[in-house]
Amino acid sequence: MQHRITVLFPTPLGCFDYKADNELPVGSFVMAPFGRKKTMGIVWDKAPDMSFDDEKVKMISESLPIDPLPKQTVDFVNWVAGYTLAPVGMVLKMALTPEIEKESKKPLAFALPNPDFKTLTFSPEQQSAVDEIKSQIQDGFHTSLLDGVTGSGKTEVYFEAVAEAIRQNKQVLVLLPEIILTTAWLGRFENRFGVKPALWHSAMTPKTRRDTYKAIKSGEAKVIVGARSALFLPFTDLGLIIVDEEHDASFKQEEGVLYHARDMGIVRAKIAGCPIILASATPSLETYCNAVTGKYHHIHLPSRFAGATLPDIEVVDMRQKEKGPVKFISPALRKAIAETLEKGEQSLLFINRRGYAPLVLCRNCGERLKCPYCSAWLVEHRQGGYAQCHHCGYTIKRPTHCPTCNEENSLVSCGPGVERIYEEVCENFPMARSQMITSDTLSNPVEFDELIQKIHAGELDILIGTQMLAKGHHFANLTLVGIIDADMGLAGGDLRASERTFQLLHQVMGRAGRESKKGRALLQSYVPDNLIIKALKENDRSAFLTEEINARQLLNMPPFGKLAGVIFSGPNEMLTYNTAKNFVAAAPFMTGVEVLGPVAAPLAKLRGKYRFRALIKTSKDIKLQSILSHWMRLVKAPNNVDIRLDIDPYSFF
DNA sequence: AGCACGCCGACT
DNA sequence: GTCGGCGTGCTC
Repeated sequence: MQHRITVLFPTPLGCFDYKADNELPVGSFVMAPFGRKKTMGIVWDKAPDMSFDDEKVKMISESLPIDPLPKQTVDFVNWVAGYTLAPVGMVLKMALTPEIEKESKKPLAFALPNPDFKTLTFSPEQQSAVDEIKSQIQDGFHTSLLDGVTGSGKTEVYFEAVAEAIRQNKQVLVLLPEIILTTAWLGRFENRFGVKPALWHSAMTPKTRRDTYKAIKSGEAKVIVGARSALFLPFTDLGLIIVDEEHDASFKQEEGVLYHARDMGIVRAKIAGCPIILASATPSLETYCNAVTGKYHHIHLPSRFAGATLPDIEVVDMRQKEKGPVKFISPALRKAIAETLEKGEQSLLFINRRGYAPLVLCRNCGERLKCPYCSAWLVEHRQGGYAQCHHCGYTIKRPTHCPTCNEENSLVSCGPGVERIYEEVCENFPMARSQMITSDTLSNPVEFDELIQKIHAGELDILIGTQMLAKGHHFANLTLVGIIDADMGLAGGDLRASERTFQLLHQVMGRAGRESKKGRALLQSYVPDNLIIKALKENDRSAFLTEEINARQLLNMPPFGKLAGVIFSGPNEMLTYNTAKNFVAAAPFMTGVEVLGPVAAPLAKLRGKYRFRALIKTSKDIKLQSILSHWMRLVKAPNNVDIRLDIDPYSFF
């Protein structure tokens, strides 16, 4: 007896029907003739299309001897596709791993973490958070915000929830921003549980990837720590999800399927019927609102671990200019660095900009070095002797003559980058041991770990770095943090600019002062009266959050309304713009639906493609996805114009 | 998304 | 004369 089955391939094409000798359960791995090739696909839970000519329905080639995808994974893939409006097959692709059919000769073994390997001692505040978290593990699905400042022992507190889940023989998923997935975090895990957890990230070897995937599907791997993509792994018995640094923007995938790992994590927990803990010192506005309204449990961890205090924060008003050549380090910061050096302690200067200068212009003709493929300036990298577009990677040798007017030595570097700050530090403190820390100088994790060890060992005095050092690292002897340009992130002015700036700078300043040593932080700003700068200075998170919530509420912006971005891109500017205009013209007239745009995107040209944006804003009760998918069907785009939907956008470039 | 077919330009 | 550019069309 022949059966009709529906198969989904990891392509953007939807389901295809096949015939099979046996009934195959949903989630089964099969090989089937697809086009001119045999392709691996998954039996999907969609009714066969009976209108499709039975003659044309082919027989599957074989059923693969692989454990099927768990039902929960299938449900999750369907849900994410429906929410993000991405093709189901593309979401399925994220839940698979290449070469799954291959067998490893000697598969990796995954040791069981021991929940009682080491008992940690907690302060009374921490203990009550631990008790609260542990009691909730029993309660099935719900979301908690574990809210505590840097150094309050958040990680150790949520480890107790992890231990509890392990005792119940359940699987645990810990999501971390890619950058925190370091030996430091893993060391803390091993210290608590005696073994390393299973890891999932982009830099794994194919064999490790395959073995880990299988161990998760078989249930052998109990604790999986990974970046956002780990969310789509085929857990069989998920008992807990942790999202650490839940506010971190890197949880939003900005390529391919556009999803937010924190939000989808909540859905994954709901499907598993298990709790999820969001941890942060600077919760996102969405999470904070949900905690305040009682939708989430709100667990506070008030004080810093072992009685350490927050740094003293000073704002340096940069509007008062110094005489002489341009300097980016103010006298006040220079003095603070000198004092820190004298005490034999370490300083960190933070500037969130790679390279030497963000802009190179010609003094003679006024032209600037720009990218031929993007509407962006080339960033000067003096160390490497090149200028580069940070959007597409286009690189040229740093010219000695102006490429436009051919004048010699007329090019001047404008604005600071990390290299330029490093140069200034070396000029001012030639005897200090200074080191620059950016992704351009440190490519591999081993080098990075070595550097971290050097800092711990006290072999460096002044660190000049980008985001790399902002997160996840604590140095006992680092007592001064200098923010070179506190206003930088505010410039974009998009929906989340102030939120991001607050979170990032708060986190960076948290690097100063640990345990017994009091820290200092200096914020250099041209807008010292700005609300965010003030809130940072006063360490008043709630002032900032309240203001931001009011602003969002007034404009009906998330989380008070829904938002979706529509990005049109193509090589032909006029055609792309017209497509965008036609799309917006076809907008449904409905109360509660507002369409903004189209306008040229802030990055109007990227990799040779012109870009336009529209924004759809609806009230909370409206089904944004169903409106958008109907709308998309009304508009036929020329095939050289790409239309992308971004539900809950985080970036607006 | 892949992959193949197909029709025009510049190379051994 | 061929290699190869990417436009177009198809996958149960």
